[in-house]
Amino acid sequence: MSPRKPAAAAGERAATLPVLTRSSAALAGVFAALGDPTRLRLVVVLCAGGALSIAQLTANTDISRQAVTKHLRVLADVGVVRDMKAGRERLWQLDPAQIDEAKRSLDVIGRQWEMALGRLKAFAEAT
Amino acid sequence: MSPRKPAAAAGERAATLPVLTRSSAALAGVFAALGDPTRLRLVVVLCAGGALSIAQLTANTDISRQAVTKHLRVLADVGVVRDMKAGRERLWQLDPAQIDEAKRSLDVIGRQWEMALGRLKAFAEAT
DNA sequence: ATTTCATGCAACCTTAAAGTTGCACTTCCG
DNA sequence: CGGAAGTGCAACTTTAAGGTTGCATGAAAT
Repeated sequence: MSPRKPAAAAGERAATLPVLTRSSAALAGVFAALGDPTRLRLVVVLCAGGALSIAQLTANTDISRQAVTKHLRVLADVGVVRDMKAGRERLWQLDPAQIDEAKRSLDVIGRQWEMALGRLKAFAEAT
Repeated sequence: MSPRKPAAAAGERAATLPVLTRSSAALAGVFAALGDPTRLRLVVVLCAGGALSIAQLTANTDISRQAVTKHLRVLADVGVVRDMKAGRERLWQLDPAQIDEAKRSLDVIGRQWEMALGRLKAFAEAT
C-alpha cells in the first residue's frame, strides 16, 4: 500500500462532498435501469404520455412479451414506471420523478466539474 | 397478434419522435456505464477536478486495483473519462461531454412528458 | 545496478442479466 | 357457455459483467 496524501484526500472527498443528495446506490440503480437499449426505448415510448399495455409495448419489437414484462419490472423496481390494472390488461405509464432526480444529479456533477475548472483558473491567475 | 391502433401508433412514435438526438444505443451505453455503484463513485470523485492515478482511485476501496482498472476502461469506452500517461503512472480525469449529453436527454424526456400532460389537459378542457 | 512502485496482460471463477418456452389463470366477447 | 385475448409464473439456457490472482514490464528512486 502507498497511503499518499492525494489518495487519502480523494477518498475523503468522495465521502463528504454533497455532490449527490440521494443514496448513491439508488441513483446507480436508476442509471442501470436506463442503461439497456430495450428499456430506454420503453421509456422513450412511454414519455409520450400514453398508458400502454404489455401487448402494445411488445408490438414492433423482436423480443418476446415475457422479456418486455421483465424489463418493465426492472424499470418499476427503481420507480421509473408505474402500472395500474385495467380489466384483463395492465397499463404502464412513466413516472418522471426518478428521471428528474437522475437528471439533477448529472447536472450537479457537471457543475462540480465547472467549479473545479474555475478554481484551477483562479489559481493560475493568482500565480 | 392484435395490431390495434394504439400499439402501432406507439411503435411509429418511438421511431420518428425527435426525443433523442444521439444514437439511442450510445446513450444507453453511457447510462449503463453510470449504472454501477463503483463507477458512479469514480465519476463523483473525478468530477472534483483532479487527474488521479489508478492507485489513488483504488485507495479507500474494498476492491482490487484490477477491478478499478476495468471500471475505468468501461467509463473510457463511452467517453466519460479520459486518460493520459504521466511517467510510470496513468492519470484519469473526467470528460463531462457525454454526461452533459445524457443529462440533456433526460431533460428532453421530462419535457416530453410535461407536453403530454399539457395536451391531455387541453383535451379535457375542450370537452 | 537493483530494488520498488504503478501498471498491463491473461486466465479463471461466480453470478446475475437477458431471453426463451410452456403452461395456468383471469377477463372479455359472441 | 366456450373460446380468444392479455398476463402471470416458473424452469432453463446462454452469455457477459464484476471480481480475483499471478506474473510480466517499464519507469524511478536509492
